[in-house]
Amino acid sequence: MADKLQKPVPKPSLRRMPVYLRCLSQLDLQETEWVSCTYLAEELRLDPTLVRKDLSLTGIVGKPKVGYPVAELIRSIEHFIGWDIKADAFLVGVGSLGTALLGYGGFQGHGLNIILGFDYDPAKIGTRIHGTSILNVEELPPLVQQTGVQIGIIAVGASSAQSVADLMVLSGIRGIWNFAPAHLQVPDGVIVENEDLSASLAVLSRRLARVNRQRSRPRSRR
Amino acid sequence: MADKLQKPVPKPSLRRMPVYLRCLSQLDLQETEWVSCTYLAEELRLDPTLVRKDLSLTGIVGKPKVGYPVAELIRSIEHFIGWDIKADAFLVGVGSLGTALLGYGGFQGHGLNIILGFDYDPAKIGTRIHGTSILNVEELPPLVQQTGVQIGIIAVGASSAQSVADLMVLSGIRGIWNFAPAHLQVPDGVIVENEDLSASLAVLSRRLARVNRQRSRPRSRR
DNA sequence: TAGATTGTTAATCGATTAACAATC
DNA sequence: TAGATTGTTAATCGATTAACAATC
Repeated sequence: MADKLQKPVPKPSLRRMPVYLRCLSQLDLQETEWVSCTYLAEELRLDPTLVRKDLSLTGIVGKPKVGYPVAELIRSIEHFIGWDIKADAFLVGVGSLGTALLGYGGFQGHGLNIILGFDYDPAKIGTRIHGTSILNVEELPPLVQQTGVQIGIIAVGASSAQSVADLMVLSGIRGIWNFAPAHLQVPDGVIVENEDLSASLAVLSRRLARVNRQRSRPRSRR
Repeated sequence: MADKLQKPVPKPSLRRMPVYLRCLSQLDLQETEWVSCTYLAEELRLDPTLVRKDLSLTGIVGKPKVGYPVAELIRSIEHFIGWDIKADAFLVGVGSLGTALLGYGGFQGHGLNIILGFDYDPAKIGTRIHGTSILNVEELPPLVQQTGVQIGIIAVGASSAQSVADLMVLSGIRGIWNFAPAHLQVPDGVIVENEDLSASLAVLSRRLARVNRQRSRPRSRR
């Protein structure tokens, strides 16, 4: 009974959640108390029904004619994503991208706390970058075991990404956020999220190229 | 007849293309000449039929029992995405992320060439970062018009993202690659690709949180 | 009350997977 | 030849959109 069959959450819905959050926190700043999904849908150019369905996934219940209470909705979404519980993470690779990630303050508000950085480069080991200590990658396994950290962020080059992933998995890391342009092989049970810049670039390039081809051959105008 | 009805390419297929390319370029380095989609599918944990369909989108024709010629397949995919034609881009915002993007050499191979950076910060204006000159954002509009650059990359904070987007659109930019955590409003005809870190983080957080909840309540084991 | 909005069920749309003939 | 693999059509699956009753 308590174990109600939880059907899997659509991934697209999950990816929209932070988008709603951003919009909502703006409203919250303006001290708006109620929001309708009609408003959110218009603001974000989405279908109102889609928004309603997404929001209902988080368990919130709205009031007909009024909408949803902004503050409660924010909490509801954050809980749904898991951002109300802070998770610690280790980051491997403090080149330009890794450094940028350490410098980006926004993760704190998203339940993520990068507590240590790691690298192979002796010049970087022992330093602090944006306030975070950088250690030798060799020290990662025991530290994962001691701290119970579950999230590993890979910001190394493509060539060493797999070996870093292997090390993380062996150490007990359960979720990997991969910024390296490489497809990682990991055992079942380990979660990988790829942040694949080239995928987005491909979509942009293709769409732009198509528009340009169309323009240079201005036969039928739409 | 030449104007064959081009049905829209599925976005997921497009996003997989760079993944295929990475795998293929490894084979190419090893001087492997032929590849089957069975192989690609196994390597990338995809359905073989899906791979076959994706590849056929690019127009390549394979040989039964043999597969596809690696080198030709690479060219075919690159042409399909539009990466065989180099496109110039302007980047606005050279904070830690923008700097990282300027330092990342990988875009060259993906048809993207960041030729200038822009910022508001007088301390940065006039300098060079990773070999790229940084100018005042005010100089962007005339330069877009002079150069005909079509792609703008937004790497500023959330609060100024919309105004940068407005400026780009007004200047004639046709495609925006948005790294700011903000939803941009742009007119029809302008293409926006969001590189939304928090979306991926949400997926990872949620899946990890679910695994953990399950573990702390080890009733039915799968 | 009237009307805007929620919540839910049904219909549509798009992407993936299955089935199978063609072929080297 | 036999068998692996391509290419394509049909079936399934999942996500979005449409329709509509319930409600404040």
